[in-house]
Amino acid sequence: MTLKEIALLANVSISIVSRIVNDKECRVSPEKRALVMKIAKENNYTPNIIAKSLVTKKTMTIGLIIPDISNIFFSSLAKSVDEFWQSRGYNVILVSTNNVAENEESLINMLISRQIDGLIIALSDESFSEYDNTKRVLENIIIPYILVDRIFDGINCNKICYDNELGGYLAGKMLIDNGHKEIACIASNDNSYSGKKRMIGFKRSLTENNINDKDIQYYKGNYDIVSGIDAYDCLDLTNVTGVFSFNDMMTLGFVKSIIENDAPKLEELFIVSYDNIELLGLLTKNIPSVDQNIVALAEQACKILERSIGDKKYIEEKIMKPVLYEK
Amino acid sequence: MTLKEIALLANVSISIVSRIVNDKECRVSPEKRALVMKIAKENNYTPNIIAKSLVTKKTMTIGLIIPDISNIFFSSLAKSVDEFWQSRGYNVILVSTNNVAENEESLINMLISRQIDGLIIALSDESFSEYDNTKRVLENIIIPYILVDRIFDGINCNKICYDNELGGYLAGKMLIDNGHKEIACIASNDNSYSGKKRMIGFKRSLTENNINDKDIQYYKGNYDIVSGIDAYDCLDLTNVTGVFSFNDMMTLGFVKSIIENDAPKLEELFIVSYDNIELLGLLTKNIPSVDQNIVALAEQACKILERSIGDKKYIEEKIMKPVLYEK
DNA sequence: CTGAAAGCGCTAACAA
DNA sequence: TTGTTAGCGCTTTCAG
Repeated sequence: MTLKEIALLANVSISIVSRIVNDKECRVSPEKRALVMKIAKENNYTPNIIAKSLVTKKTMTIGLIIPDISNIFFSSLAKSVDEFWQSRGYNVILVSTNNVAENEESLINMLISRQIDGLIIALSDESFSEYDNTKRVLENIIIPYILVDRIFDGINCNKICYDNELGGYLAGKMLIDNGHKEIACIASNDNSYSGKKRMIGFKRSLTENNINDKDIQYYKGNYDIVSGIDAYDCLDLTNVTGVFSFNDMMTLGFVKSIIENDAPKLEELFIVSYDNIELLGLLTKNIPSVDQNIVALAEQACKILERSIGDKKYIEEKIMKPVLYEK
Repeated sequence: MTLKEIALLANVSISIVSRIVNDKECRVSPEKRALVMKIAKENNYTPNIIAKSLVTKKTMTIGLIIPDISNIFFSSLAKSVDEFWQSRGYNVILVSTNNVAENEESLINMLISRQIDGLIIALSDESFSEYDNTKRVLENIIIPYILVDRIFDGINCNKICYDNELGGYLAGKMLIDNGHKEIACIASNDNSYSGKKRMIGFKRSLTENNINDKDIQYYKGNYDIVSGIDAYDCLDLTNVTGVFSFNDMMTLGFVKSIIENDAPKLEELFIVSYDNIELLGLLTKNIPSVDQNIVALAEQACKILERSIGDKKYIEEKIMKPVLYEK
């Protein structure tokens, strides 16, 4: 059912029908209004947003690109982003790159082809190792967009993220303040954007307190439970009293291994973790964890984008501060 | 940059340009082809899919409606659905109802307004308590769609789900086959679609084996960790030897409480759970769990929808069998 | 091989 | 208060 068909049935012009169904200015006689509404209702009229967009140049659609939707961090982000825009009459097209940087370009183009009004991008780790290409891709984006969580330097655009360096620093500082010098660090692999930053902050806490980095044991994991289990197998915990784990999933695996292999050791260890996810509550031991409020991140990101959509030349960079929760 | 502008620059007609950029039949001279391609490239031409859709009546877009994107079950489903369609050149618009049945109708209409080619719906629990309204809403859907995971009776449409009744039955049977008669059941609240089915299956296993339902202790939870903890507080485990928990999150909370309050009891308990999520591996104890392969569910759902899109009158109902994994 | 023209469903001046 | 008209960017006959 189209406006044209309704107009035919009601014996009025298309523009009248258009005005009525969009209830524009009341410059329409009540009778016609009633008649047209009745016919529209009866025929279950649904407007064709596609056609409308073609003329209004607004699709009321936002694109969201994330590396992996089954990652709780990104699905939480997606949830908040979705809520924000839904409340404003927009809809969100969510696409995942599955951590393949190559997909980013084609996905961005596809979204732009769909005439989305704005774009939110969480880059994959991989895209940071292809600096020039990523830069080129981002520079070609001709609509308002914002980079979230992973900030790409060398390009002037909207950006928002949590200060991972600060988080790493806070974690290290807490260990040191509690008197720990023999520290094991369950870190990330070298490709991880957030991992690199957390490492920098952590090392800064060491130098500031005259602790020799040589005395620290490092394990490189992949932010998952299995890595935590593996970390236990690889690290020599004999003299270790403090542990900094780069995320909670690895912490969960690590603690599981300790409990199974050397339960008493758990008491002796002071563990600081990152992300502060709800699952951490599963552990009997209380583990402080650096918290990044995802809801707040999403909201701020969306607000910046919203402003950018209204004012195409508006640009903002925002760095948010994580908090180390002790519970 | 539009086809028209390119045509102007290249001094050819719009239709020629259209043919070239879509590389239609090679009935175009190589020189023009090269020229047009060059101009398109230089100006970074991106086709307007919206305009194309308006004439082709195909948007290459699929809608996906789920109750909650931060629920791992649905985000996994979304991931698989997204992958399926992306590989076929489609894109997915994902929207969440946040478990509010009211949102379903407006979201469905909004997606149809956007001329999506097909729709996948996981209904919220709430919509089952508003039978008539939900039925009306579904009957009004004029495009190919499929109901996943939660099946709504009394309407003839594509449907796919796992047999929750069978899952409940398998769990109960395993407990009984292992000699357990004093059973505690950590169930769901009465609104849960899957919970009701699991309960039916579980009770069937009891009657088939002459176990009096009166002897079973029930706790009603909300499928989360907190409910599992609460279950421990509410149930009297003194004589209980077998436990059926309706999902793994509750199991995790339940086991955590046991460990903290009465660790030895854990050894005496035979626990059967549901969902078989990876996190279950965090537990030291081996806990069998009913597994529903979400990837397979998503794939089957998408295939049925794909077929429906090709053949508008095709309708299929599919029930998939869960498997009780013992590890 | 090429182009003119019609039209997808809708909005938005501009007339009447 | 109403209707006419001209497009939005694209595809697709149908003539040349």
